[in-house]
Amino acid sequence: MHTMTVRHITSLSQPPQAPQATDDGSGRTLMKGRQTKATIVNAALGLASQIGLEGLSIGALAEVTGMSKSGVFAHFGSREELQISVIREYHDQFESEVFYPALSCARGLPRLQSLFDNWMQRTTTEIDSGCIYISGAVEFDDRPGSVRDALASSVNTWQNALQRSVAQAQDEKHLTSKADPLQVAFEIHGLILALHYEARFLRNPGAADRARKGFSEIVARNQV
Amino acid sequence: MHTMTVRHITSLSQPPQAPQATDDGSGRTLMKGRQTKATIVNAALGLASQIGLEGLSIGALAEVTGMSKSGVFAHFGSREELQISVIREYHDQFESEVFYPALSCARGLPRLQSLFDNWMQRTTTEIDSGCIYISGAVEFDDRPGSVRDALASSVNTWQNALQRSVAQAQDEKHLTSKADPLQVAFEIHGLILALHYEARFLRNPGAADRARKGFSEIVARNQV
DNA sequence: TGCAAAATAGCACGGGCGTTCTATTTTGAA
DNA sequence: TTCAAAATAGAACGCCCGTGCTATTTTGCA
Repeated sequence: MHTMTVRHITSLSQPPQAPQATDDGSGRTLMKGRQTKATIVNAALGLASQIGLEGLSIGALAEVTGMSKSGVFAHFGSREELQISVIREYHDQFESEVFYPALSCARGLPRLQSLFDNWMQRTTTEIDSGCIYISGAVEFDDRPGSVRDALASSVNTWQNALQRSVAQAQDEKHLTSKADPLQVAFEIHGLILALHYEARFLRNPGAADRARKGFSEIVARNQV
Repeated sequence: MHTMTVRHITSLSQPPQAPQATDDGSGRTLMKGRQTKATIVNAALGLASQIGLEGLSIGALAEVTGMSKSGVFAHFGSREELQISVIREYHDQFESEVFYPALSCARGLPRLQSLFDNWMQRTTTEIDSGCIYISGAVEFDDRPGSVRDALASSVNTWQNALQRSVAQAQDEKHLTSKADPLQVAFEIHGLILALHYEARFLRNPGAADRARKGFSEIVARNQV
């Protein structure tokens, strides 16, 4: 049996159950296990991006990192916890690549445009590497549990941020107050999903341009 | 080793390697194996819709159909061939539920609207059951082979039909000739994907309405 | 009704999986 | 330098998988 501590994924979550260790930077007193775990999680993220969270296997991960199966396993205690760690890592990367950089743009349309641009940039990369927010949704849409919860929580955080940005664009009178932030965010999400589907699976050229065009149409339609 | 006959999936493909048997309807001379195979494929489609083509296992399928593993296996010769049979079955169902009924509507916008409505209808159902065009794309986007080929071929057939319908709406002067059928089809596809994602995975209410709203916006924007 | 052929079952194989248990090695404060 | 604690390795487990082999049953024309 597993007593599981639910941990929410947000930008405000603090560093977790540190076993008395400190100093993440360059100083000493950094338990070796922590950096090994980070190495494993990074490798796992790369693997999961390509073959999915469900395809992730501890054996393959051990081979990639040059460790033993049990050595890898000990850092997580279960496959589920490994998957959740991967989701957390992806969440952090997504945040620092897509969300935070956009904060330097002015509230309203400029920031919304920046959010979309950064998202496009990331998705374009993921045409080669894969995206666990997309593959994970398909793998866990019918499978309740802590992995699904972590994934959904992470995606929701991002969706809320996007919707907030649309609402701010309305406050700044960049977009009409008639617009529904949920509707706008939904349509933008669709463009990203179609880009991923048509570029990564069907290998259709020109999908990125169509996604960008779609975004500018959405903006144009909702402008004051 | 496997010598594999590539079979394309289109609406014009004729009934395949019938081993001298005839008469599909009510008459005799219908090899029993054929109907058993159909039963298995239907069960497999149900299973694959929920847990994915990759999650499909011969053991589980045997249990569901009350047969032995080898009994099931013998009908296909390999797991890949089973998956391809499932894709073929899904293709046929999709065609007869979404594509053919729309042909009774007038060329141009009415037919395009009908295609979308039927697609929405089916996707709404699939919020509960799952869609292998979507889950399959994620499972096989990085895995070359005959399953991927069958899936992509089937999806492409549908996408072409959709694009053709947009072009016809232009011919009929229902949509502006400035519009790009690829762009319109891309955006519609995005709406369906977002619906599936947000309704099935995130369980957000109101996604269907947003998809419909998005479609009418697309039409409005591209009207003469 | 007989009888080859088709359909199905039973069984075993090798392999990968997550996980557990028990050594062994490595770490790092005292 | 010592030595408990942390990190890692090694081997074994039970499980399910796809597949191949050989019976056995069922089918359906002659």
